[in-house]
Amino acid sequence: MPPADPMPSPPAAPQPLRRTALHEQVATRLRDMIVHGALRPGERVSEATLCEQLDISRTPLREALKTLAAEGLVELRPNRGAVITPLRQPETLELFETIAGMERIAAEHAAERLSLAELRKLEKLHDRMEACHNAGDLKPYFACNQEIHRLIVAGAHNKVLQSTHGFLHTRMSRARYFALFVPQRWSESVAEHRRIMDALRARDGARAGAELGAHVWRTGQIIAQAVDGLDSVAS
Amino acid sequence: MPPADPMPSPPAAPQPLRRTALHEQVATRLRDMIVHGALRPGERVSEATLCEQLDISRTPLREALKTLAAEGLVELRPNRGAVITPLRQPETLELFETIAGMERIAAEHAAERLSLAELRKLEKLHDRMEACHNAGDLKPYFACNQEIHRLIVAGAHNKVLQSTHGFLHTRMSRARYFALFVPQRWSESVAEHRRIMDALRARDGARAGAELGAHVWRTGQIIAQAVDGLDSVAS
DNA sequence: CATGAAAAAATTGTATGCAAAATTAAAAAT
DNA sequence: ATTTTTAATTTTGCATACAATTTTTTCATG
Repeated sequence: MPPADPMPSPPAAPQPLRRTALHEQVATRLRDMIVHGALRPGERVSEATLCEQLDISRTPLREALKTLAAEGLVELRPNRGAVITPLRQPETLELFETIAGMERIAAEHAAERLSLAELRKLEKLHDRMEACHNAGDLKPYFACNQEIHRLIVAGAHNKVLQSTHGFLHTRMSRARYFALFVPQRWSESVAEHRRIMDALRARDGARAGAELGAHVWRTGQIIAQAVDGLDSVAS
Repeated sequence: MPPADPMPSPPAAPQPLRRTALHEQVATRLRDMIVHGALRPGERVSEATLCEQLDISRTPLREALKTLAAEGLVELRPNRGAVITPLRQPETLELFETIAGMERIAAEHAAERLSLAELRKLEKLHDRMEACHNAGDLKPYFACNQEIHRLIVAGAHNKVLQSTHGFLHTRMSRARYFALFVPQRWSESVAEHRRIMDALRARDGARAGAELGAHVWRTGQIIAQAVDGLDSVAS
């Protein structure tokens, strides 16, 4: 029995009294470490080191790694240990292209399916995002931006699409984390978001989809460019 | 050390001398059992029983279950054992809607990116598929049909899209396995495939995408209907 | 000094053990 | 007869052990 949980306690679950399995907590922790660079692209995963850091036995760690491998965050190599998935430009482009496609589909559906409450929430977030842009507050801007994307995908009211998007989103977050912030893209992005909101407001699915897809794809191209040649562990 | 591998030997890997980890073999085996109904929707996964059947220890089985859970084929319930993901109509609809969207995106890209060799291969497969339909040979018809879908997705030349599609495809295959074959849908389907091929031949991405997406969505609606009320283990 | 072979050390994959949690069965209370 | 409580059994999650594989280090040779 391991000592007190070395990881942040999970929030109270909607299903009361169900504690989160350790292997899931480990997976969550590792996801964060991968996205935010504590585990670098291409880095060899040392079970022994990680177990020591996290004060757990190898079993939940190994199980967590299987989960993360299925999500594409880790690459398993039989008998040679796992590595953190390298950040490769071609794959980053493909990732953003795929996500752009999915967000486009989501936006098309969302335009028809968003409830009034959801649409109002989006409007509020969008206004807040514009305010952050005007005030030059990047961090809250980015948080609003991400939340808008998430709400649009959720607005499609398709859980399979949402969860599939969620997997890819983790990988996208990592790429964004490693890419440099590009200031000129900021104003473009805000303008594009305006057009997306216009289309959603008008319940114009085709336009919403096209605008959102293009927006994500443009962002992706810039991120992929920034990722190219980044310092990652040789793979 | 377990005795001789109770599962079919994996094909020689493109990377020579790398043997497939047991947990991956187990995952492959379980996937097949889930898709083809040996493990039924909603069924409780008994580690002890499966380990006995497969003649393995619990560790690789547990690791394989994590992989399959990430793929949506199994639902983990802490301390209460895993269950095979139930086959629910709403979720089946969402699944097909998502796949339709992804195949639409793929077809749009494929229309532009398919090499001549790939297009020729598709034409051949399509001709063979029509022949099977005319001869009333369902099984080879279906094999051609699936291969055409796979090739179109591959023709987008985007590996992230392809592998994401692959995950969902497993779940779709399961739903199809459980659904009844619907004869009137057969001729419709062939006609739709003709239109898809026309669009691809014309390098018309928008049309190819629309036709393929609509085709998958129509199929999905019928499958979801068939899945409704199916005999699955109470969840 | 470079290369190859052998030995030692480290790591990985899987099997097994054990305590905790859940489920089932039996006994007691109503 | 039904419900509740208690006891027994089974299952699960995780820790640990062990053999196989890989990597690193050491030694021998040209």
